[in-house]
Amino acid sequence: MTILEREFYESDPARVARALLGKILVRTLDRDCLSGKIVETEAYYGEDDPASRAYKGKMQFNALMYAEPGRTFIYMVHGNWLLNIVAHRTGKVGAVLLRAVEPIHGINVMKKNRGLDNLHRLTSGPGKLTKALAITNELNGLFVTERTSELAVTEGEERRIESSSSHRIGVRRDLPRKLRFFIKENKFVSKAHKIK
DNA sequence: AGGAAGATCTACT
DNA sequence: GTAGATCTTCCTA
Repeated sequence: MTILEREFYESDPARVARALLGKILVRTLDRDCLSGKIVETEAYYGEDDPASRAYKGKMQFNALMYAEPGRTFIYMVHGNWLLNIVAHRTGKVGAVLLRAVEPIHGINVMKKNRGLDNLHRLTSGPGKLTKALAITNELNGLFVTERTSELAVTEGEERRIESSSSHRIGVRRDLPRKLRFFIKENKFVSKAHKIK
């Protein structure tokens, strides 16, 4: 499958977030290959975005948001690793949070990683998918644009994706723009119906 | 040292 | 479906 190149991520975060829907996240382990279709994302910006980790300017812990597009940016929230992909135009700041995927390959391994049998709850949340795909901060900063990478994103099957948007989930202060994107009617989108 | 943070699970009404 | 406990890191005092 065709891998997404760096140019794909060298764009406005909201655009990248929308474009990532339907693409395939591929996690390569020693023995197994796990993959899932991206069904839910959120865009984050820099110092203009009160919900962004870069809101208060560049620091060590958020430096990757300023780095090359196409790298991972992984951090922990409430005991969960969250996976972002750096995305912005040159000179800007931003990243896209991967909030949910639909399992494709390696479902049994994911179930084992999660200690859970329920398919629909396996990867339907930002912390759930990282656990299912064995993603931790060990992968922080790596390029998902490299073919040999332990984590990569490739083209999906579908040409047209029926998408919808909402405000971001769980943020204290959101922007007026709707920056959460998800595939319509998809069963693996994280449960958060009550978002305006 | 203390608390907030882009969440999740469990145990109920 | 919702409330409450709990998860771990890193910033701020």
